[in-house]
Amino acid sequence: MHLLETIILAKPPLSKSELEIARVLWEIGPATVRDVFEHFPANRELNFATVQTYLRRIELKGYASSTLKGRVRTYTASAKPRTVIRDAVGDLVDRLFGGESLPLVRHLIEQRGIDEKGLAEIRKLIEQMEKRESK
Amino acid sequence: MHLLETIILAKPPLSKSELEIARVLWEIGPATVRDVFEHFPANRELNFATVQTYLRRIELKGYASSTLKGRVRTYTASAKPRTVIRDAVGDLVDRLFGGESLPLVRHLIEQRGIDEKGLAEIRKLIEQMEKRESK
DNA sequence: TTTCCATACGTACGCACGTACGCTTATACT
DNA sequence: AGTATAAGCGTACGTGCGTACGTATGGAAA
Repeated sequence: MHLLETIILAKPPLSKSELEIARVLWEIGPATVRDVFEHFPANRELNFATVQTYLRRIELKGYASSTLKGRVRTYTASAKPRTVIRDAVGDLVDRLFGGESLPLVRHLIEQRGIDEKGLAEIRKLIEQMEKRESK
Repeated sequence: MHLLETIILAKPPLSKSELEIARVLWEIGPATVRDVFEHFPANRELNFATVQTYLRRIELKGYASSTLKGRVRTYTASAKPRTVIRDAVGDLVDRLFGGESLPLVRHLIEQRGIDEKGLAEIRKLIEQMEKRESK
């Protein structure tokens, strides 16, 4: 019972824009449309109704639930970020790197500015992983 | 003269499927439709004509050029992988991690299996970067 | 030279996506 | 109580995407 789950319950993937919205929803917890709308990066401006539509679709796709209290609908994420992120990143890795994640890590470290603190953190992470792996 | 370049010459981004095809094109160099078609991951099967369409669109968008020799058209990538990858990854990082690449690196290392050799390579990379940064 | 095969090229088609309007209605103010 | 404001909900609409078919035709085989 797992293949079946995959077949029957597979949620359609979130689109790029829906991912943006989902991210906000994870960050600020259960939230109304307005909450999400306001917690949105100022540069990327969207119409209120558009945000509303995205949230509706996110729920339709099974990644959130909502309740109407009086006049206001509140959305709660029902899928864990980890899972959604795994899928989205997995897709990218598959298409762009043939499924290998190492090249992506390499790209990120080399091409995108990661500051000293970041580098240190990654180094520590690596050490931990190496310890665990050789156990 | 740079903003203007961006405005006038900005290529429309490649779609996910087009990225897959572009990747093959980079890997095997100038190639005919059939070449690309055959160098395609066996699991992911596509119709020959579909690959053909993608290549046409990739060229239309400005990421490749082609020449017809006799009966056969040969495509050559005209955009560097680094650039295209930067854009695609950048988009994902923006939408899913608010522009921070560190969380993505963290995710990759923790959640996706990277073998010992990979870890070692990353560690070395980090050391290099740290040396360079503190120079 | 006729025939066959593969390829190019135009075209198609449904669905998802990005984005938003407009109408209706419940709450909040006056 | 009446009116304004804000939210929900249905609906819309152009564009791109994923996928492929069909037809014409050039080159290879017979």
